[in-house]
Amino acid sequence: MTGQVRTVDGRVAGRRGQETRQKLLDCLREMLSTSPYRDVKVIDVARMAGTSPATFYQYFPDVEGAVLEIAEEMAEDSGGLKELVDGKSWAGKTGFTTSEELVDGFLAFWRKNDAILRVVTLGAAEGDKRFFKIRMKVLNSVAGPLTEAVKANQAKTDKSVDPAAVSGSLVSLLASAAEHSKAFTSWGVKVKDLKPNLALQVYLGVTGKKPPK
Amino acid sequence: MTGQVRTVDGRVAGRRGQETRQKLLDCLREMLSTSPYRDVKVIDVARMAGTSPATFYQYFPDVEGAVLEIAEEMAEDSGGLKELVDGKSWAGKTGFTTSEELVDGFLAFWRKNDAILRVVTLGAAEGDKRFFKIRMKVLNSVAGPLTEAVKANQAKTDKSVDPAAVSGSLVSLLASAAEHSKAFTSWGVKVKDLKPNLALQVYLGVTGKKPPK
DNA sequence: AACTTGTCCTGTCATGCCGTCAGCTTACCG
DNA sequence: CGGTAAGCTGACGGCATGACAGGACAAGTT
Repeated sequence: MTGQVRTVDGRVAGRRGQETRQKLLDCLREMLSTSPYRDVKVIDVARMAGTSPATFYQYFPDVEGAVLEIAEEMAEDSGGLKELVDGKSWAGKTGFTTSEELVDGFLAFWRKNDAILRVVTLGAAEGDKRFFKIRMKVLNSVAGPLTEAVKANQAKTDKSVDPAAVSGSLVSLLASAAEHSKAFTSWGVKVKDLKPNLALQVYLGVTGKKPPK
Repeated sequence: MTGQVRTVDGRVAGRRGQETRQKLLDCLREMLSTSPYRDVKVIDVARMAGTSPATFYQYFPDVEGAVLEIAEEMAEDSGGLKELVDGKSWAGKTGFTTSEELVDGFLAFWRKNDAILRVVTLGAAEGDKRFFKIRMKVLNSVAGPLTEAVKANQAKTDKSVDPAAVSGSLVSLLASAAEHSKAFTSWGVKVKDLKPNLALQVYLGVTGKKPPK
């Protein structure tokens, strides 16, 4: 699917080359999760990978370019989030379990890709189309199926609210909560209580009803 | 209230000095809204302010330090958001108007401080306590009074949900929507429709009821 | 084993930003 | 008018960036 891996100057990378390239990406990932984005320097990444800055520039145009690479990889990975909603039931107690599992899975994914998602979020907010697209791909893997679920459950009641808006709000909320869970802690909401609360919101949003006890 | 403005090396700044300082801050603000945060350089800010880099370092330890200054100024300003909730009624049609005005005011504030809030959000997500504190101050100016509102309106019905969690979720949602309104557009939610939808969510969250038509 | 070929890495260099300092200019005051 | 403190900048060592050419290396060929 992806074409051959190429260096900046157009050569095709061989086995050894791909290894160093990957090592650089791994080190950059590590770097991103330990230093502020603004302070991540090419020379540090190169040093950590046991190579020279020049090598880095052979494979990536700059730090941002390499970050995009990592982000795209992660976006591919986010496809798995679809299964948290697709074909799930929203009726009664089962429905609330669906909601709980969705919240759980989403938060886990975000936590796992914490550092890179921070940068993607920043880039998207700054208006960079490439980062925006990647962010949408991640969010859509949940928002897409979720919109369908809202539509299906809403037909029975009223049509006053836009399913896309509801689903979008819920996903935004989840993303925000994942990125800033500390904020909730400072509001006196314990990490333990955060998940049930979010699950409740999601259930309410999708079904329009209060959950069964 | 704030002590005398001082230079990095401890001198007190006079009238002229404060002017340059302010000009530097203004230029930095401008810079932040036109360039990616990662690419904002001291030398560019200085050039734009018609001064030299050395002058910048006389008043701020580094770019981050100056950004914090701007952010704190904005946080002070956010106190006005309290009035969007404090002493407002949540009953009936008036309640929905309250909700609409809150959404409107919050989005306006965020849009106005767009660029600086992006950086604050990033800093908070990266675990920087100074940025986190500032972000909480802004969010709390709404979340605080809102929690009270939720408490007051919930006493009449059930106590199953934590008011702080509800209010926190709503504020998080608003912040997320403000920062990434483009995402909603790409979900097919027009900017015009976004506000009413958010207002609906807020009203629902606070009162637990559907709004009167 | 010597040779060939194409991939891979790095030494080096020019450029530009960072952050600091000494020292010059300006403003204020007695 | 001289003293004092504020205000600004030129200049400098240090480091990151980004480009290039040439050497190291692996793998196959003779």
